[in-house]
Order: sequence, then structure tokens, then C-alpha cells
Amino acid sequence: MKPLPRRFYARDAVVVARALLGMHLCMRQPQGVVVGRIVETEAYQGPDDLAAHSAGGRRTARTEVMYGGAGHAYVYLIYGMWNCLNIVTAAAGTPHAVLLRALEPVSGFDAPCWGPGLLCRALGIDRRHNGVDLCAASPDGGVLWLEAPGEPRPLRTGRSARIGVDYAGDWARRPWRFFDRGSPYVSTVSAAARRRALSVP
DNA sequence: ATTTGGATCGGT
DNA sequence: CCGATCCAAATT
Repeated sequence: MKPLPRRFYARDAVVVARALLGMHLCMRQPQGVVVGRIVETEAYQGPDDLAAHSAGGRRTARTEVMYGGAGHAYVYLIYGMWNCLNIVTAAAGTPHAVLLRALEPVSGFDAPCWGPGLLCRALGIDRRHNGVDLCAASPDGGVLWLEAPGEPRPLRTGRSARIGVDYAGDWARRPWRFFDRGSPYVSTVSAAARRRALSVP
């Protein structure tokens, strides 16, 4: 295990969001390590970005981890039933984060992971993981980390406006969502198209 | 103390 | 479009 170094995360969220495509999200579990390839992300840039939980410098118990420095997990509950996993980026005090929106299973699991809520459900991520250090490199290793894939795959990067942030005015139109074009695991792929792409003949 | 609505998802 | 399901944040 060689976690991405903290300097990877200590950059603008938009830069990191794009750079995370194709990286592996890894989680240590009782049964072993589970790995998924990141195929969809979104950048949030508080305090300016009105779509961010840290908009206007909002600083509460929930958003506190966004101010604590790059390379930590920000996990929150949404709609009463879904957890969402973010990666804190930029300098400490600058509340940027990248929402991980979809994975492609690589090893250790095979559960639906197309969309931020399903991603967390598939890996068993919840608010207990809020604040975990993704750069922990003790001999034992951390619970959750990201690393570069052994052999990089070609990537066609697409971008679009972010999903579900219509309340944010002009900020909602910024193309801060990044995804792997052609991955059937991207969240907005229709159920029918996904079935077609994943069906084994 | 009470209200409101959300960085979702699957089914209709 | 709708409902599930609950908590954070804003408001009274």
C-alpha cells in the first residue's frame, strides 16, 4: 500500500477532482482490502462556492473537517438514509472538498456503486469515517486510502455541471463534475444502458 | 422548540 | 414525479 501523499490533496478542489479519476479507493475490512476505481467526482470550493456546505465560510460541527487540512475524509448523511464521501483538499483553513460520486469495482466487492450514496453503502462507509486520515502510512496502514493503479488505464475525461445543486444559482452551472466517459458506472447512466453495458452474453 | 429541505435513489 | 427517512441549520 502506498497512499497518495498529502501534497496530492493540498491543491485546488477542481484540480484534485480531475486528478482523482482513475485512482483506486481502498478500504481495509475484516475480510480483506476492497478496491474501487474512481470514475466520477465533483469539486466543491468553499467559501465562495454557494453549492458547498462551507459556502460563505459556514463552519459547524458537520463542516469542521473541511477546514482541517487536505487528505481527510468528510462524510455526511443526506436525505436521512445516504452517506456521502468527500476528500478534503487545498490548504488548511480553505474549505475545499471533492465528492466521490461513483466507483467501478476492482476487487473485494461487487455491490452497486454508481452514485455517492450507493458508493458508501457498497463499502460500508458512514459518519464513523468522518475525519479519517487518508494519508496514514503506519506499518499497519490506515482504514481508508487512495493510491495510483498499478497499470493506468486510458481515460476519456468528460465534465459537466454538478448534480443536485440547482439552489446554488450561477455556481450550479460551473462544470465541476468530472467523469470517465463511457464507464457504465457513472451515476447518470440510465438503468437500461447500464444493464446493457454490464450484461454478460 | 419547531420547521424546512437536502451534494440520493429506485420505482412509477 | 414520488416517497423513504433523519438530521443539520435556520428560524421563531
